[in-house]
Amino acid sequence: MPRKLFVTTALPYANGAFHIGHIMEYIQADVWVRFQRMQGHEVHFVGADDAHGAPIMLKAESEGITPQELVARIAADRPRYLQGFHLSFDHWHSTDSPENVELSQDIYRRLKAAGLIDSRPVEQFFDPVKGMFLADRYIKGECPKCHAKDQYGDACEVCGSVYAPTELIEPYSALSGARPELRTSEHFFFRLSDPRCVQFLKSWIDSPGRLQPQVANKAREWLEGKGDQHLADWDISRDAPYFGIPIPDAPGKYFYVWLDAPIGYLASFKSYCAKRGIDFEGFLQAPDTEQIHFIGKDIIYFHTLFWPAMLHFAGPPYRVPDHVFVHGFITVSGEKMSKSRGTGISPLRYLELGMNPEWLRYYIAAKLNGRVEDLDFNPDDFVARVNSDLVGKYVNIASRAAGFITKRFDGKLLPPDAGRPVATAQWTTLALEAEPRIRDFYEEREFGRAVREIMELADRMNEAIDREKPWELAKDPAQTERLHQVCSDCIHAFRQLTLFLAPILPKTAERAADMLGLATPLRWSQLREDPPLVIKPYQHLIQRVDPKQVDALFEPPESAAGKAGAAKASAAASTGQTKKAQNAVASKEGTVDEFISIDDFAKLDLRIAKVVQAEAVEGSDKLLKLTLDLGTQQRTVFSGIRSAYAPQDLVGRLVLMVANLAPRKMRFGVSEGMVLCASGEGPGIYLLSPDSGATPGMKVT
RNA sequence: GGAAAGGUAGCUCAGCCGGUUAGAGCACGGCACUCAUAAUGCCGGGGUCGAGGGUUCGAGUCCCUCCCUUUCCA
Repeated sequence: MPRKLFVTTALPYANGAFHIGHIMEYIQADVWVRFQRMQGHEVHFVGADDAHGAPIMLKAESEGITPQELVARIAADRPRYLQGFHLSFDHWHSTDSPENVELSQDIYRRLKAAGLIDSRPVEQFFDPVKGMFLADRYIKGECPKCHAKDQYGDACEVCGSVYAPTELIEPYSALSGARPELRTSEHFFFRLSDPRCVQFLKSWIDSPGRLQPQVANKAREWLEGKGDQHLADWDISRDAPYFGIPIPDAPGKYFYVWLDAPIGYLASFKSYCAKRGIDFEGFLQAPDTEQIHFIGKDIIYFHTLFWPAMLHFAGPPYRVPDHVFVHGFITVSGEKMSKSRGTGISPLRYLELGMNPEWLRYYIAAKLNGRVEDLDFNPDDFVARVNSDLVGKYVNIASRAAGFITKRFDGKLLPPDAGRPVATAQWTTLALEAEPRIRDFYEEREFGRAVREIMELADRMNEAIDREKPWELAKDPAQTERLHQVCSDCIHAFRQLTLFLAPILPKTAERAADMLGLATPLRWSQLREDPPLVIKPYQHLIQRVDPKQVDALFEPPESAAGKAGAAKASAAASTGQTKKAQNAVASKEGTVDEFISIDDFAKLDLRIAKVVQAEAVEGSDKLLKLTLDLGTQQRTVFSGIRSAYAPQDLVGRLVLMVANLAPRKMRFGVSEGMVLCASGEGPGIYLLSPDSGATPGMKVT
């Protein structure tokens, strides 16, 4: 029975180009989709740009263009990447589209009819010059804790404090510079906390096989969150001016971008259905349809709570997601990708350098699994892996035999025969025995395991070729038949390896299919069919990676034309290793801790503090919540000293604290510092105190 | 602090429900071979499986404690 699959990838925000993280996700989804198509299943694979929201509106404004123009510009750039990396989306759309307006408003109306939409007034900062409400990130001011200037409305980048924008000292609008004023406005909420939602989500999340176990655990944790962690209603409205979709019957109100973004999956699919004559509603409602979303671990929250709840309570034809497949992040040389620091790999640059997209597809596939794990792009590993596996092992099998077949046997093959008395004949058995495993690995998105299994087969074949020594058989006219058998086996092996790898290497597989006379599009069932017995002369299929190209990939863009470019690039490429080497040296010789400078010490703001209040923290067996008097102010600090001190014994005593430690949000509240204690090998924790005479607020130097 | 994922050879990673001397690929050393883009094959060196306890006839694998890395606590 062919499956009916509707597959999406997360919608990229349309304020910038794709980065390597997007491409990784698309490669993962594309490999899976291509595999499903090879199985003969009906697959509809769509994506779209996430076009709405304040950032795009403001970016467009700063460039003096309309949001639509900005989004169109970004959209125009997408095909280069999508085609460049052989990503086989059936359709690419936008959330700024008639379909999305229609669907978003329809879903909203249905939720409202179901009694799941509330409205209530919300007080927020308003920019009187721009005439708009400001999100936290658009409000700046002085940090109420450390008094650093020009900090954002949600958190201080200097001291790490977390606060509400209303706590900022001298707040101003990052947009106009004006002093924002508090204004009240009516907001709409999706009642996620409604018992119906909670009950539905519980069963949705717990449905076996729907989510990866880690994802289900996370979602359940949010859903069942205790105390102030409980599931809150979701604010889905924004006031004009806002680049988004108008809320029906609510002049001046727009949907928050995160509401209409996932609906964009459906908008894209609907637009595609119209183009292809597919019955949109019928397809979604068919009981055997599977709706599948590939996403990154950063947006689990939206896709396992809001999204299924919205769809469920909107009712048919909408269907809840059958699977949400979550992947981790991609790091580069062990470092987190960062757009601002310019690390990471630019996918566009990769293509511009003429690097083969299938190298990256293969490398990423070889390191992907079905779990939510991060994946590291390691330049040296990349070169070694691609060259060794693809050129040295896979393609080499064809390359070793094709010459003989063409020159000695006029391009004709003997049919595969596992009973032949040559070492290479074992192949047929091996491959068909491995086939179900490889198929399952692909299905479960365990691409790394699939690749390992496939390369294991290639290894076996290369060994067998060495045992048969076709180059010696070729010298002995009496062995012509045997030579023909061995070389035919090689080509058969190559054909099956090609089919196994086709989801990952679509273009190479196509070219190989041409040489082998295989019908395209390739099908998985061709693994067990009688193959064509004539091949075309072999032409090399995959180039090796030149390490210089990889170096160039890491070259900072601004120095690309510069003379020092090459040196810089290689330095950048090896940063990770240098760091590791230094650490290794340090730890080997580091019987004594490394010295710090006086400047390092001066960074510490150590103070005398008086405990004015101490209480045990409910839900923790280690923590005490302390309120500390620093002379001029009071701080709340969580300290793991419950095993050694009773709260009532602490009140009134003086302690030492690190006053400028970045505040840390904990499960039980924000900890605004750290109390100093001594501890040794054994149990026991000992608070430090000053000699008598010291008073709260004194600096320790 | 809580939670999650991880810590296995120089690098990237396998090791399922505990079971022989802990594996693969790459890298490295030696040998063989020359059909193939210096590819391939054979042999080899290399690991106190993060640390310490415990359960067990037996622990990389199970339990406890601790250390380190990454992430989440919206």
